[in-house]
Amino acid sequence: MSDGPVSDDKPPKKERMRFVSAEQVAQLAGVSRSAVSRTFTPGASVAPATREKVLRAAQELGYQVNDLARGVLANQSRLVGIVATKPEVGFRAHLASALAKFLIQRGSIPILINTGQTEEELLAAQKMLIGHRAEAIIILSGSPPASFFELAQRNGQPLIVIGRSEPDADHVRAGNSEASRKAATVLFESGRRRLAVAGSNSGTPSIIERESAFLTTAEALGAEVSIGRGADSDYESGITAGRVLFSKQVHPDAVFCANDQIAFGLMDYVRQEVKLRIPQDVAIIGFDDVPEASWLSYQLTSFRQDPLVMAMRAVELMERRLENPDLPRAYERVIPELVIRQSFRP
Amino acid sequence: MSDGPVSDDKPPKKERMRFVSAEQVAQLAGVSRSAVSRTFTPGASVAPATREKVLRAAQELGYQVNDLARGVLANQSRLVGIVATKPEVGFRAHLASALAKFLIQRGSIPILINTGQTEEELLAAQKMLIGHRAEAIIILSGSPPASFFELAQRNGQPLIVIGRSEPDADHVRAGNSEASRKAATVLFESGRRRLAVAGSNSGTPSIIERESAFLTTAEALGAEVSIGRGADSDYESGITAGRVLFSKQVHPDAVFCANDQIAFGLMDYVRQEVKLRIPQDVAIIGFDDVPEASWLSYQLTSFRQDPLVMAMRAVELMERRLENPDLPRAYERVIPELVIRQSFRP
DNA sequence: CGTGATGTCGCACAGCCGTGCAATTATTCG
DNA sequence: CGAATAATTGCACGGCTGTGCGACATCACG
Repeated sequence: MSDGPVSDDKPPKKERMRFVSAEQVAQLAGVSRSAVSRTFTPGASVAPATREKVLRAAQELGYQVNDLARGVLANQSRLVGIVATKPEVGFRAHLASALAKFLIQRGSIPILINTGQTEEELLAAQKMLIGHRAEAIIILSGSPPASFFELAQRNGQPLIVIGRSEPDADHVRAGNSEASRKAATVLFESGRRRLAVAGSNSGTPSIIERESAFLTTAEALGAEVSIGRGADSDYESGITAGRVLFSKQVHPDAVFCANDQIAFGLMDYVRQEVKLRIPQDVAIIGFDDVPEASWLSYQLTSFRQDPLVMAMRAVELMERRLENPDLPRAYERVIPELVIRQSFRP
Repeated sequence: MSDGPVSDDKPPKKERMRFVSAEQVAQLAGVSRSAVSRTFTPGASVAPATREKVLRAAQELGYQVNDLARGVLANQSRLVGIVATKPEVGFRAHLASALAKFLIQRGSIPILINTGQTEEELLAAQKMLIGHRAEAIIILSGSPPASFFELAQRNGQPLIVIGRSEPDADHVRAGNSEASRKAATVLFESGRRRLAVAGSNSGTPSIIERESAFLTTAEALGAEVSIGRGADSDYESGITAGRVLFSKQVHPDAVFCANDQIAFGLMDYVRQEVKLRIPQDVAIIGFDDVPEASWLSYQLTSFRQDPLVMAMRAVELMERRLENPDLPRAYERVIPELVIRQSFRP
């Protein structure tokens, strides 16, 4: 076992292709590295001539300041994590996109962590983000355990939660209860008495809030209420809910869907399988008002949540927290507005 | 800690909340910083007892290795840029999500750059990514100028383009021409003679390819072909295309849509405004096969592009290029498969 | 021409980390 | 028990950058 070429095996040193460094620019420009650094630091003192030489050399070489090293020094990475499950679907997709846009606008770098909902995955994502010294984490979904908040706290990493009330972190969310109460009220006032809500078993906090606020309000008004749930708050879930709600002899005459995706599934099921007309036989109200809600096939009356507004608020909360980490917890609540379309008119 | 001078005038230093550093862990564990470093470096030589002490201290403080600094040292940031316009919409959303997932799986950090299509915005995005020493850039949309490729090249930053044939970069794309030819052929063979294609003026390369391949094939077969275009390859665009195509006395009896979003708009317009039946009066074929294509309202026959497959191929190309930067340009072509649903059956 | 007052520049250090190297232990073995 | 071997550890350096500080050049002005 003690043999083999004693000659050095150093070639596999895996010498990564190097980026252009400030040193190289300095050399080409015939100045010190400090001059290069100062040229790219606003407010630093550099002679115009030197500055010119440096810029020319930088242009020549395609130099760009190494923000990583700059970050190590200044202790700020400009990275911000966006944590979401299924960031390609529905409202979350719009939210994630808007967040990315705003973060870029303010000079931050959005990292998209596409993760599952399990605690282990969330914790792994957090480790990654702490490892890369992300300045803040914005969470769109999933229910982090207590250790998550503790670790973020200890590393001075602001945590912003969107769409869920979270006592241990700044959060921005929609007025789910208000909207759901309003949904029950307007449906009741329009004369419907056999109300229903279509939700899911996914355990998403906002979905749960909407379900329960609608249920209690409808019952308080004296309406009959039934509930249908699918597995995952998506289109399929809407179909499943429809199957549950419309399997009995007596059909609901109005369904409040916990989000638009569910509403689309339910509408399709109701029209195509149960052969009912919307809104004559069944009125439908959705939640989120994603662009698809205005498609001709759906014309869905829905509570508008503006992803731009929510993303903006989240970024504001983040900036506030970065500015002063010791402020008390804050949260923003955005009240959804009911957008009236064909699927239900009060 | 014993601090004598209470008269410190250092407050305005804007002292960022610090992450836990290896030094602190070393101090708490009563070892040198090297020991901490070695504990977190696989294969390094550390005594089990020391290792234990370090791990305990790290746990206690919530320490996580600073990947930024590690990256500065090793010259690899693990960051990968995903550049896309409107990453919340349609196929691109699925692609971006799948990319993020695969990149995370291989230990990379996906940065989502949500940018416009203008050259300036693209170049700004590239500067950001070079500044942060991203290891690679994956481009989902937009048409970068030549300087873009040159700069990436000079900084040794692999560039992967998805959805467009790009001679200056590795790319993965769908077999747009093959699929579009097949669309024309199957429609013709089913007896339709008044063919049409719904596209857009957005200038997206894949859309253009699909339009033109369909046009030439249909003409070659001896069919009548008309073309309708909207502004932006989205749902609205489909409605606009429908208005154009169905404004004359003689209607097309089959429409090939350059993507599913356009198809949805066109189908809605055709059914609700022109009062035609699909597929009896008009057959429709889409492209992408996004989940909405299987919704009951649409049942759209479409060419399936699997975002998981395309994302996987892109990541493979990236890895290949990182492994060996000097390889010749490579590209992957994924041939879309026609998924038959109600909107057209051969 | 002398002299402050500027304005620039380079040096050296700080801020993280991994790692080669030599010094210090611990362990083995005759 | 002593020597030889192995394992571990700390030091110092390297890889990037920003910046305080002293050294130098420039300049206005008396």
